Amino acid sequence: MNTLQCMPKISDIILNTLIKNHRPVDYQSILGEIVKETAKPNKTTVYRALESLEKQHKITRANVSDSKSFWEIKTKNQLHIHFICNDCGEVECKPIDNQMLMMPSPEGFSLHKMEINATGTCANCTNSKI
Amino acid sequence: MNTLQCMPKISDIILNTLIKNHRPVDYQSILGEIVKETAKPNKTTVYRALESLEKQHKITRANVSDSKSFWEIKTKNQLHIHFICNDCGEVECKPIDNQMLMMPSPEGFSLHKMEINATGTCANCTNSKI
DNA sequence: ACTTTTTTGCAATTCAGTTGCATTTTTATA
DNA sequence: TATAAAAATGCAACTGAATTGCAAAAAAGT
Repeated sequence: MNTLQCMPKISDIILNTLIKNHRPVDYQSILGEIVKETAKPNKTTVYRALESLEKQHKITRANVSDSKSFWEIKTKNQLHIHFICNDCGEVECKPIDNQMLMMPSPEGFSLHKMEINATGTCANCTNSKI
Repeated sequence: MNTLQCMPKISDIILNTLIKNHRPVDYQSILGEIVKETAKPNKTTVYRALESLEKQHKITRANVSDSKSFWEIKTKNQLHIHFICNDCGEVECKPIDNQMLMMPSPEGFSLHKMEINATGTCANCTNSKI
């Protein structure tokens, strides 16, 4: 339409954020990244962008918390563990052998996704308690 | 106090329910079991009983759903996968090799719990779509 | 230009779960 | 067994993430 550089669409900002982080990110952090680059959108808009990206199979919701959602970039065939700190809430990922996906599913169950969540206390929080 | 048989406490009913099911159970199902055996308690009471059992390390919350909590009996050293049907919401468990727990955690991370959630479509729902 | 479609915003709503506080029940003890 | 202390329960109000309905604005199509 015009030759001016376009503002990045919020979907792009979300994708870039999740790619950069390569770990589950919560709503507030995603919003923070968007605000850095463009005008603060309504939360409905953000949630709709997340919903749309999920439907395109570009991102997934991660159930790393009881109380709120996180999203992460969908990595092809790379299974990983989420290490979630109960104290500070930080989430770290570690890739694991895809053999896990070979685990037998129940008869007739067609597997779409596997998520592994490990909870505990991270190094930082352990140290700061001493 | 008296010789009449005592009503089972709701904590006991919850525990029995979770043992019987040996899979994650949601609030409504737990409440259903309680109502079968005693007067319908206030939801606060139920949630408090769940909280208390969790603090006693007898049960755990399972993050098998985005939108609500499930609870399951805490099995000692028996790692398992939750197979969650996206269509009907049913959750089925399959035990797996505890070797998984040997996976290296990030440096300094002290592991408390590991949960594995597989989502997809169960046999029943696949068949009923045909 | 103007119609149609898509995107956005806003306010109200939903729903699971929690909190504060008053009341009842249970337990301990004098 | 009377009374005080502690624990369990109920109720209503609240919280906070996420969703919905609808109107307004922006973008795309013809």
